[in-house]
Amino acid sequence: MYINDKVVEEMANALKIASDNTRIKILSCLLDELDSSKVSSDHLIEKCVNDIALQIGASQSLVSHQLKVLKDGDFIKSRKEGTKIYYSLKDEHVREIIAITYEHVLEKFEDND
Amino acid sequence: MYINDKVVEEMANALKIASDNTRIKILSCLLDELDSSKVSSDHLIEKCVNDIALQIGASQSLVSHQLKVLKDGDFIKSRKEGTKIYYSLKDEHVREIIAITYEHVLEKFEDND
DNA sequence: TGCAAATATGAATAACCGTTCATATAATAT
DNA sequence: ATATTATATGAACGGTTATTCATATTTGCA
Repeated sequence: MYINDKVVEEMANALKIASDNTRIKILSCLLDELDSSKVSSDHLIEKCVNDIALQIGASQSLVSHQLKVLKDGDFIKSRKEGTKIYYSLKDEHVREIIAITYEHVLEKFEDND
Repeated sequence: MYINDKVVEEMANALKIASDNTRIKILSCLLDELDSSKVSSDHLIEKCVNDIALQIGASQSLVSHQLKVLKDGDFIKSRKEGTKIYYSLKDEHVREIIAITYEHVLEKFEDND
């Protein structure tokens, strides 16, 4: 797989966005259906900022900051409804990256215990 | 997908390891067969430190430092042969993470141009 | 128009990390 | 033993970034 410098840089940026505790919690929380969750027209789970903050146990400000990072990195998208803004995963890649990383970590635990 | 704090932390660590220009170059270079490459018993491409450094255009010291990070994170493994040490990818997860991230970046480019 | 709810933003700090340089270790060959 | 090749290591510097706190913006409603 030949990859030029610009693409390597973009790949590093994308992975950097995914490599943070708070952001991983946000992403995996957007995979979990909850009482207050909506389901968008393309069958994705949607949650507003405050619900996410409550669910992962982080402040509103922190969640808002990190949602911006995730959105700029094309990991999530948003939809406005009144005063609320609903966020959901952008595409299947995000789901796959989370899933594979999860498997990787589990196997690492198995090997070392 | 319910994920506890310890697992989230390990996932973040794993992705952090993958989210660096030099380390991505090393990983993708271990996917590319080259004249000087060996192929291990389990059909993985093996390269020694100097070959990697030459191929990605980085210093020996930097490559050695980052190989250690990748090995500690279970992304690669090593095998000694004389004075040389051959490195190769640890498992399929690594290949998948690189591939999916690559696709993600390509789609992002398509959407924005 | 004023209030409340929901979200975004900016500055500031503290911790982390990639890279370089110099040097150390280890194995081999002459 | 000494030189050479291959790799590892440690310290140090510069830049980046996650989090907090305070405040701003936007929308809906009385």
